[in-house]
Amino acid sequence: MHDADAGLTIAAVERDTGISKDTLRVWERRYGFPVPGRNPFGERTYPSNQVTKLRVVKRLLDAGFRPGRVVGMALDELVLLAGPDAERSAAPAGGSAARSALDIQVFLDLLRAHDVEGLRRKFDLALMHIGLSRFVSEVITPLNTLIGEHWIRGQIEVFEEHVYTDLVQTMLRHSLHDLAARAQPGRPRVLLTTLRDEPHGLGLLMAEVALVVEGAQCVSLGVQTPVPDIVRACKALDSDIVALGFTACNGPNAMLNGLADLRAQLAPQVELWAGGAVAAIGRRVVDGVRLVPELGQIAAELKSWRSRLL
Amino acid sequence: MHDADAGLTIAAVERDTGISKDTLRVWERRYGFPVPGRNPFGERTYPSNQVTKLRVVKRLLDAGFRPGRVVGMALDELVLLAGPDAERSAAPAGGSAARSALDIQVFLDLLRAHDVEGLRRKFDLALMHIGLSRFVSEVITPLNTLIGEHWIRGQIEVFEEHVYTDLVQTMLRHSLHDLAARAQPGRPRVLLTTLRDEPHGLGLLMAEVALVVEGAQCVSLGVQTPVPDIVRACKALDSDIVALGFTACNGPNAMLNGLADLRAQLAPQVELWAGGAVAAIGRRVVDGVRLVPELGQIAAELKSWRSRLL
DNA sequence: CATGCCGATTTGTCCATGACAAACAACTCA
DNA sequence: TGAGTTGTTTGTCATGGACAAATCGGCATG
Repeated sequence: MHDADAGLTIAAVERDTGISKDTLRVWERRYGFPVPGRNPFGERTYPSNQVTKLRVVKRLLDAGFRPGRVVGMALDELVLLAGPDAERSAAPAGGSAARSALDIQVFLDLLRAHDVEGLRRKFDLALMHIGLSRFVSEVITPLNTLIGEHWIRGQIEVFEEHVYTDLVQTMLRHSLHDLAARAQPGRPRVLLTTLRDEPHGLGLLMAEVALVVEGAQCVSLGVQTPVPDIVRACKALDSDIVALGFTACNGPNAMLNGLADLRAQLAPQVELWAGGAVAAIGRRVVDGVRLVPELGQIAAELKSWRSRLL
Repeated sequence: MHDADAGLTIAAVERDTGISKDTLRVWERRYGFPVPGRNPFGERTYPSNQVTKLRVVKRLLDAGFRPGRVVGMALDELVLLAGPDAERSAAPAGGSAARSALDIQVFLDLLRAHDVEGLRRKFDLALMHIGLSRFVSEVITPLNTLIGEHWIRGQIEVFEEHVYTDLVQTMLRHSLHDLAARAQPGRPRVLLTTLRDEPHGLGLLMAEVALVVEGAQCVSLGVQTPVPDIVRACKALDSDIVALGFTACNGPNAMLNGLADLRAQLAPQVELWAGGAVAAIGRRVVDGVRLVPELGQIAAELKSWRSRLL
């Protein structure tokens, strides 16, 4: 009845799905999907169910599928396809998560019951119980995975995911603040941020926690810093390491281009670490970039860096 | 010597400046700027000095200038143009800021000297000294204004602004976490977020602080929540008030459309508050939306809401 | 002098189509 | 089995045109 039903413009779809306007038009031309309607003025209007499918398709693409195979499939087929963690290569993910799987489910249940206060308290309890490091690796990390899986199948509301993100951010920043107050100046000095087309900051925050507890001195620029500004910040702050966060939400191209650009403009003695969902680019070697796909590896990498320092 | 000198592709320029490919091409056609070279394959390659100018232009546009006037000007003219805080309307800003102006300047100096650790400590000291409420209203608020002014004139680096934002966010979330742990369930229940094209979350966080210290029960969705999801969240969380944050970075149109849409879809008994830089839309009356341009008004508004409750 | 209205201009975004390089898959041959 | 060659897929870029929404300028009215 409202224009909400009339559908989204192509720009809105680009924002919501991360698929560029060019690509959306070319898919329509080649694969016959999506098939947006037209508003009175000839512009594409994408119905929300097609946008939903586009989001799922995007996830599958990032997971390694090819457009020709998935764009033509029906939505439920896609969900099925995504179900058994198909195609994903060697992401063990299960390991430590399996141990506390029961607890994790409780968090998710609280979230889906919209008991924000209860979730907050449960987070607090867990943090005090097992400590910051284990909280991040055994609660937040598997929860992220779990919520990501539900998200892909559309089994979780957008706002629920927002609530979760905001809550966790507050938890982590709270701890980070406490840690910073007690920190000693030390090496390495790490600069954290994400590239311009990566708006997710949770992974970055988790990495910062992992780094700080190991005694690194961190400065975070938050998310979406343009490459030239990362370079300037690195010089101005005399950083030893630039650590970038990635998620699977962006195609590997954007990642690789940005990484190569940055590496070329950074001083050679500065290390460039890429963390998060870099599985997609793992196969292709990027010169002068250290891949750190797992939070757990950060401690070892730091040790390695320090030994190399001599 | 590297391909860095050869210039950036149009996609890279879009990333670095935030100006869309379409717009870049159309500026070239209409205003004769930028004038990129072409690589062996006919694709545009933007030299870095033109990219620099594009960034300055973008800031001036966000500040309210029109492309026709600024795109054709030389770089130094542009900087000059931004100098005397031209074009800005009647933002009084001074008020409470003037009192502690000296202290404020110290924070800015630390930031521009890239003494992140020192800045963090100074923030901590100030917070402990004057308490959370006054910290927000007498330190963060005027600092935001000050930094905003420097930002427009290009007198502050992008990464410096990023460092500032991240630091303040950590400060505020730290306090917010402490407050939440002690909070009693109470009314009103407030849902905080921003519309989809508003990515700035600092103001939202400040508002959350102001609300929580007054005893409101807040749930924040963070930034950029689509309207339908705000509606769903409001129902699911049984909120009394939906509070939206705005900044001047987006045209008033997006604001007004979004506000009207949201108001129409929200239950009538739910109040809709719009905070932040709503000066731009102040003139046009939006039915059923309460404008709260200043943080200081929040306490009074809450009081008013509670009295209306009976 | 302030205010409101109307035409002219500015400006961002959209459209259609064509083209091509880089990545990938399939196949051949030693 | 492995390495090289060929065909296909796929994202991105280019061109030129079009138009709606916003803005500006002038004009009339209170």
